[in-house]
Amino acid sequence: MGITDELSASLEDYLEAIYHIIREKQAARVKDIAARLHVKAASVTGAMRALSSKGLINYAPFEIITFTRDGEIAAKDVVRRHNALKDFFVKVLSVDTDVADKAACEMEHCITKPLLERFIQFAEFVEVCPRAGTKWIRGFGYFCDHDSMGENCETCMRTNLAELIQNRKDKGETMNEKLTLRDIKPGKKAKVVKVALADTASRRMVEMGMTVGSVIEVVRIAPMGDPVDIKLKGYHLSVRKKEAEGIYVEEMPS
Amino acid sequence: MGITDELSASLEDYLEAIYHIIREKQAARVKDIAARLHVKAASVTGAMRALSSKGLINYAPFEIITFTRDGEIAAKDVVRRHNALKDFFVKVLSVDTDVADKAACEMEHCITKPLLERFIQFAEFVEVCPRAGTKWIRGFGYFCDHDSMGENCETCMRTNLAELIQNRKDKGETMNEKLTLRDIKPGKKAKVVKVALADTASRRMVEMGMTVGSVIEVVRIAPMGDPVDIKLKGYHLSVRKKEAEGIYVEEMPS
DNA sequence: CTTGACAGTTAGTTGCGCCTAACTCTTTTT
DNA sequence: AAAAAGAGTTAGGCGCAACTAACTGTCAAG
Repeated sequence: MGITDELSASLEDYLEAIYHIIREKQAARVKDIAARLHVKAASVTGAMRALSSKGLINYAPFEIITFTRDGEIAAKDVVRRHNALKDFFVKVLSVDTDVADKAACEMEHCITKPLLERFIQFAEFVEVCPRAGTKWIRGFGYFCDHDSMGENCETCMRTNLAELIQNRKDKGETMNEKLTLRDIKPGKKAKVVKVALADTASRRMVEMGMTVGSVIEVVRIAPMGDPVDIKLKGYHLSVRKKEAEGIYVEEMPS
Repeated sequence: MGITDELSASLEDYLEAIYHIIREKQAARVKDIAARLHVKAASVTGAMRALSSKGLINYAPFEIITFTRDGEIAAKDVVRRHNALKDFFVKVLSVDTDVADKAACEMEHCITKPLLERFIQFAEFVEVCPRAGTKWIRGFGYFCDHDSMGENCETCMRTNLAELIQNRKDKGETMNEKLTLRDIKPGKKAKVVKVALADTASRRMVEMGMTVGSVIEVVRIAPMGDPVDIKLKGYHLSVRKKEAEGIYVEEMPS
């Protein structure tokens, strides 16, 4: 047994529940854990045996439940994930606290370490960057609700974004079926609708003339789908499969 | 059977796999599905029976697999979730395409509808808001990596953020154990470290004098932990449990 | 000190989603 | 047209995580 032996989502939930119960009351009792997780006591006993056999809690039948050193570390890690996600949802996405909490509860189990760090960093960045900050986030509120505007960005929002918001609503339904460059068969033409690529790749594409609205023709797709050969404004280009998946298009009659 | 009968994560994966295979080849075959999901053929047969009995695919032993109307709708919904998350990770969080794709694969199953919409809206907002946009996101890249800077925010970042970044690193380890106002026992004092609340609630708190660095004393906690009575700069305040959980503090000697 | 009342445990069941092994159906090769 | 190859199925098993039902431990009141 290494550092932490890959816990199941369920066992993580137990760990988290125990952590909070110990914070609030003195000791963790089976009954409380069962109540918190909406589970029957018998299920808790089973979980306790599992956690105990992994060396995360001190447990013997009818006795009190405490963390081992490893267990406390594991529990804190789960709680950290939970809080980081919740904070992100509340502060950046302006979601209601309760909704954020429930969502974090579900998502804390399936987020990878690198991505979690990104979420945390992004929340901090928004807080700290002079170009973003609270007022900017308030602009996002307006973008979503059309009625919770603060002092500053207001006029900009009203004039510049109103039509974009309308636009977005109009094609709301059409967006369900998104085609990417990967879905286009050789010989067919397509118009670029949106480019969803990371910054560097995105810039490269723009330099090659791959802008929204431009028309491209798929020439050939290599055996494994990688790369895709296309023609764009008269030039031949090779696009990686990875990148082709981030280029949303709209099929055109050839 | 209503509109969609609550699919398991596993069945959603099968639906998604079938969708992509049908896009790429003409027909979906058990072998291809098995290969794509890293699963044995026997497992696929089982899943096909389940999907068929839910009325999502047309399936009979040894015959070809196609979507029913309902099935195609359900599959497109899963794909939409996947792509929305992936786009968000790539465009907003500047994560590598492959990492984003894998993460989306896991998270697509446990995200709620309202939150998903927020993710989509936020990505669009960043794209569309004049104060955010690509250059700003590039600033986030710098915040994370310290070396992928574009033209514009550069000087600001270097001068204003350098120390903040350093600061963040310094206390990186301490942040593991985050205390919130909820963890403070009556009679104890605490210093506010961070306020993670939605915009409106956050403003209200600031108006009451709850700023980072201010010292508060917990007077009483009501039976169910709600509300928490505190003393702040001489005034008495009642704080909701929900809000108390978003106020990060650091315990102080009383 | 005995007796409830309640907390906690054990035993056995269920459903899900995967597996292996062995069988059957389909397609291709000779 | 028969045999070999390969695709797909069935049967049976396993681990997980929940459940019910029935049993056992603990503790406080009479």
